[in-house]
Amino acid sequence: MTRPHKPVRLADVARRARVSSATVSRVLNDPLLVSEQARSRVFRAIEELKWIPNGAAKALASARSRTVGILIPTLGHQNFGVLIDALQRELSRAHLTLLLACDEASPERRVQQARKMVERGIECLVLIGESHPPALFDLLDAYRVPRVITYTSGRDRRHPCIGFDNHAASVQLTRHLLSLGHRSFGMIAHLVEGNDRIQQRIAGVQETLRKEGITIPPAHYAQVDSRYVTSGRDGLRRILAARKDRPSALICTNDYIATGAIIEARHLGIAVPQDLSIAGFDDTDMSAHLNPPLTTIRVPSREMGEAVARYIIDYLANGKAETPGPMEAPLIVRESTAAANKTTSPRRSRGR
Amino acid sequence: MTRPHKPVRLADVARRARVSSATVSRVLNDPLLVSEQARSRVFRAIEELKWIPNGAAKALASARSRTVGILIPTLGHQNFGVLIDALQRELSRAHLTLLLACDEASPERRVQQARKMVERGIECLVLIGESHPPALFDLLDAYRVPRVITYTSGRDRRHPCIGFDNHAASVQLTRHLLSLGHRSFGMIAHLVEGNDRIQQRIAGVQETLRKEGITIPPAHYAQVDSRYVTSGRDGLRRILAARKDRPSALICTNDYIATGAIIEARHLGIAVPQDLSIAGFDDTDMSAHLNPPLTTIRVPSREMGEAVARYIIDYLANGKAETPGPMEAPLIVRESTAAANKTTSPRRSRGR
DNA sequence: AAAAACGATGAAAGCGCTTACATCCGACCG
DNA sequence: CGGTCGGATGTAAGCGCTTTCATCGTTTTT
Repeated sequence: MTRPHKPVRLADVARRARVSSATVSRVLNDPLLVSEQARSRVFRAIEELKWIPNGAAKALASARSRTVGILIPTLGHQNFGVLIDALQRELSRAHLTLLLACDEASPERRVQQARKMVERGIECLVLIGESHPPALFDLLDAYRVPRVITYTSGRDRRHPCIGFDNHAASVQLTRHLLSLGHRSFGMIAHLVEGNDRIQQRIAGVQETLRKEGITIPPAHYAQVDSRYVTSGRDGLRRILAARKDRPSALICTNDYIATGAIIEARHLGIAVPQDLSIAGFDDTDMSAHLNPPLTTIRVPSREMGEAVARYIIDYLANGKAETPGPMEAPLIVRESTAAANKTTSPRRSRGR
Repeated sequence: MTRPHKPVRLADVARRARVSSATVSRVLNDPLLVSEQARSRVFRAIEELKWIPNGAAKALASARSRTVGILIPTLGHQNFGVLIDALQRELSRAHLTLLLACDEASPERRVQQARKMVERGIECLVLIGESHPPALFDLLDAYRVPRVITYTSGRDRRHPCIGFDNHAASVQLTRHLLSLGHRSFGMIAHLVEGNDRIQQRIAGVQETLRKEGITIPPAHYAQVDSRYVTSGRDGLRRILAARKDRPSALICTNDYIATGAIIEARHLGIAVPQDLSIAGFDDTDMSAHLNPPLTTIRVPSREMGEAVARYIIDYLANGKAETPGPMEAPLIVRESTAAANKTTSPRRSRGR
């Protein structure tokens, strides 16, 4: 394992191939400029010397880092994992590498991490959702860093967005429940601070209900940490403890929560969906296998990751690109939702 | 929005602060070398000019990229997500950024991605498991890139490993089942090609059983894709279809699979754990909430991520570092495993 | 056959930092 | 007081590439 301490440089390759360093560079960046002969000599030299170009030098000289950054709240949510997985795979086909940072939803950290990325010369920054500190966008503007926002189809049209309409999906889900005859709703939701996607989901539910003259009573609305199944269980327990009556339908802002709610309901002897319809949002791998299988919205994580990658590649190549339209986030009706049970309707309470 | 096209450079800061560029550089890299006065003038100038240093130039001049790479099979597994989340958070505290690549378990892609990372000048590469193509390690050797392997405590001692002993954990799990009186075992396992961690888990089971004179009949051994709950369901169905008799205990190589097995068992009217004990490996968030709650091994993903980060930071600072010993991966006994049921035991039924 | 155009190549000037090395100045010593 | 030391700073030479521009031999055009 004793190898040359000095790494091989482009100049070494040039010497070996009996060409100038300019030619070697051309072979790499625009091979057709170089004659067949010279090219193959260069390739051979690279091969023999096992040369790996120095990315920093490359980036400095060309002012292109071939690096893309992504800033996500956490990698704990499987959906983000799937999105990033797809994103990275596609980007790597275009020789772009991915710089990753998690910001635990703290605005300061987010700006700070973004600054680090700008320092690394990212050519584009991927952001989850469109609600970010102004300082973040100022930074990107000042350094002319293109950005793309995902996981939402975008309310204000200030940034390119590639995602689905959280609000519309939520409306659809709510209508489904309304059409089943539900009039009394409960909700277990994320903490929403700085989370525009969840705010939209919640707004979608509330606005749709309001049109029918329905509001969710505060006691039937629980805010929880969204990361754990436990949160859903706690949420349901709190809702049930708060009032004598019980909603006939429960909407959860993601599937972890909904899963917890289903599990807790079973635990408490509440029949789902007969006594309580439960709906989620995400369609995790687990959701179809719950008992009963969960009615939910399918979030197209992989598709978003791939579309974002395509957009970036296109943008970097042409200086502009079109975002695809909003993506589908279809309602998946399974067995956790059913027609409202007249006998459990609001007013009269029964033992639990 | 209209900002200077030319980005600010260090020289601009120097001019503004009325010092040489060397001094500005010192302020950033070793502030104590610079007088109080000059230092504060420089800081002010940076502030006013909103200068962000150029990472490529920095890397080129200093031969330090302050970048760490990680190569993982997929981000679809939540455990990897948690590990990376923790790793990135810790690294960022030491001003190290994370380059991420997924290799979909393909050896060629893995080497290719690693080469890309070497090109970017990573100062350390994090790898999952110790079984990788020799070309990968050759590359790292040739370019003197330190590496750290995680998710295993390491069989051969050729590389620094930070993780837990998959084999030992597996042995412990198997002993638990043996101590409950089980003599007839089934297994639903990952496809193992190139996956040393899973190979060790499987070996741990088989060796422990062999000592008791037990082998798992081929018909009671199912290989499945490890990513989906569905895989576990399919696996169990295959095992049940294969022979007249049925194992009394079923070991799954991860919790997704085990979850599927539990769900399928319930579906088929097989009582868990009375008729069939089921055990998993990972302890996902869901596992404790299954019906029945899953007996499993708790994999310390977050701890591994943090420990890896600490090791790297230490190593880069001092040119050497000690790996912590193997980490705990405790057996979590829940209700999916219980004493073997005499009446369902294979050959003949007898008292214990 | 001369002019123009072209394709292939090399020379060399950066890209924006870091870091010897040199310099300067005041403090401290005998 | 001259000499020495050490802290603070500046000068300038790179780091390993890309890219402009110039050059040169060859082909095409008129």
